[in-house]
Amino acid sequence: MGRAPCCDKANVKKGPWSPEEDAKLKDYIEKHGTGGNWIALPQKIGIKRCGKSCRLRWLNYLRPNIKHGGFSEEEDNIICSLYISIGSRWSIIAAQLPGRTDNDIKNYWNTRLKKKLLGRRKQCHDASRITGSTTQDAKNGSGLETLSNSAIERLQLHMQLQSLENPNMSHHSNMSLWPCKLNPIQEKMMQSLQLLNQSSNPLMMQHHVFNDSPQKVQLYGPSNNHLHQVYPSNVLVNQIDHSINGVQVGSSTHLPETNSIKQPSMDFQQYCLAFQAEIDQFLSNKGANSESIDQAQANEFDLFKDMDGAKDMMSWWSNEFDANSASSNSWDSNGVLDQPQREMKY
DNA sequence: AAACACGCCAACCGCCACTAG
DNA sequence: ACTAGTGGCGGTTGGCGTGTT
Repeated sequence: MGRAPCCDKANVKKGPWSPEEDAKLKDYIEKHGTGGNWIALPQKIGIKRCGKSCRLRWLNYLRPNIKHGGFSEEEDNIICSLYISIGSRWSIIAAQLPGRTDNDIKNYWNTRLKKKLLGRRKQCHDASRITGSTTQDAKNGSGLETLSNSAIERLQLHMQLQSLENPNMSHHSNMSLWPCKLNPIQEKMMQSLQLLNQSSNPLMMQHHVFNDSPQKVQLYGPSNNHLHQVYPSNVLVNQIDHSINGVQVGSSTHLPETNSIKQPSMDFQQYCLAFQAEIDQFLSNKGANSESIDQAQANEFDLFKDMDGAKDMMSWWSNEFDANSASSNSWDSNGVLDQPQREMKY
């Protein structure tokens, strides 16, 4: 027996909201609040909508101070940096961008930013076709699905940036795969990652806790709801801006006084390990079914021609974490402000 | 002008975590 | 400890507008 539906599906309206419905919902919530029960709300207001639908409409559209469209370059940078760090945790990313909703950011990423940043995958593919390395059109195959899209994208982005940053890591810096000039966002991401890596903490930002900051935003670590730090909203931007301007900054010297520097919680290691496990699984499937994997599809993902490189990178990523962990007592979650915690989902 | 392809985005769906009883 | 109800989240879908052929 499945769980009971939250509302009578047959008796609720679906589809776009009418201005009247919007007005009713907005009016009611502004006067009375949600009453702590979205499910009961539509009945009170007298609209035939599912409570969840009301909640979504309010949060994504009717709520005051919502911004739509017109993402700034700063916002792009923040979204990209956080996506690389934590993946598609849109609500967490949205929390860093006042006035933005997770839905908006998700749409923006899926429709624009992703293409902007990963578009070169197609370019590389096209290039390989020109050189004759691809002989068949891609078919829908099984192997690559093993690695989640999010993982692929993050890995791609990270490898892309990492290889440019550190050419010595030759095994995962097949520069021939990066034939193109970086676009401005990619350059900025690249630079901001350099800055982040200078703080000996790959991908993750250093954790500062500020006192008396008039405007604070919350930054989360990789674990879903772990609140790791409180930043003044300008700091993240400053970090990126400084790096963009080529200013060699150590985060602890050029950023405002901190009273503590914290490292990510151990969940980051779990996160890396899970990511690595995904790659391992992918590799083992690839090995087991190597003949069944379409070569053209593999070429579609040129970045994974050297999957051992990807694996090595994950080892490096995890080891880096371990090294930090060993040298610091602050990897635990002592500094993590308590938040209701959920299991990480991958 | 019509047909088609593509991009965008609001809204829906299903799952999971939390909580009160 | 268990269960039902609810909130919250991320993935996906479908409709609409715009561009291209």
